[in-house]
Amino acid sequence: MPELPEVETVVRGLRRSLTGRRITGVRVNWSGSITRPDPQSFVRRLRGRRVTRVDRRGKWVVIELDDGQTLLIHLRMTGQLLLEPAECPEGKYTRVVFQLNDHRESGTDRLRFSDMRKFGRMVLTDDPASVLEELGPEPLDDDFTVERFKRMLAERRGRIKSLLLNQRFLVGLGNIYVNEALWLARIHPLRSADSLSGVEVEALHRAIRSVLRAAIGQGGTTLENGNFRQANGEAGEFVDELLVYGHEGEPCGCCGEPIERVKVGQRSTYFCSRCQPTSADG
DNA sequence: AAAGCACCCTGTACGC
DNA sequence: TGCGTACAGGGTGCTT
Repeated sequence: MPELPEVETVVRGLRRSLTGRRITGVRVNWSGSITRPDPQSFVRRLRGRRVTRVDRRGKWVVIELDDGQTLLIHLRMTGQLLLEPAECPEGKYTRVVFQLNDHRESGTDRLRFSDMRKFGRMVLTDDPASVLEELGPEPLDDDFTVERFKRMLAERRGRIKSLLLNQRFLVGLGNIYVNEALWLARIHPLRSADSLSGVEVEALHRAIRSVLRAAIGQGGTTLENGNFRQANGEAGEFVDELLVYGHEGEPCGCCGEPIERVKVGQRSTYFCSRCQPTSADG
């Protein structure tokens, strides 16, 4: 469930506590978490390195190191990056542990990668572009303008919801925020991308950016299952502000009709058939 | 280009 | 109680 707001929240926490610190050791509990290089090389190449920068690209956590290497981490479904003191007992789903040098303010001397479902992945590379260059634009960047969004959508005929989940098209949205954004923009999830009117594209552009910004402001969304955690272990509060995701059968906050739930591309899709008509003039 | 499906995983919910 | 199954959704990769 980590989508852009959750990854951004984690990155902000790590940036504050990790930048400038040295990785004194690495332990890999489950080698499947490491895409490349092999786990032995991964440990050897990270030991002794200092973190120079922590950033985000799409749903990737980007950790730059003092020797030009970059550690890329994707949390996928259940990945968590937790800054904890060594005394804090290690959770049963801890897959990779980074031991950090002493730090003046906090006792957090471990960065633990917990990942119940083992979907998360790490890549240590000299060439992060090889992984990141496939990604679409950042929805919160200044260069993601309405005009650009219009051009992007005009040449696509797929379902708008599936397209917005495609990270090569646009990064950051996952199944939670895509449902929210489409409801806010009053656009049916099955609409063909190139069928959106200028006014609708403007509304969608605004909805995507506002829902992502609002969720970042609340530290992301932690669902009932508690899968997402900030780097300090706290939950995100945006779950209280979700308007359609997970609200099947409940009255639409706009018109009162029950929120419907259907499958689109194997994913649960929540929408209001009255507020989100299948055609622009519906 | 787009859609569908299997797969990667594990915990939870549910029907019988 | 317990077993089998569906479901959750971040992706990739293959086929149609």
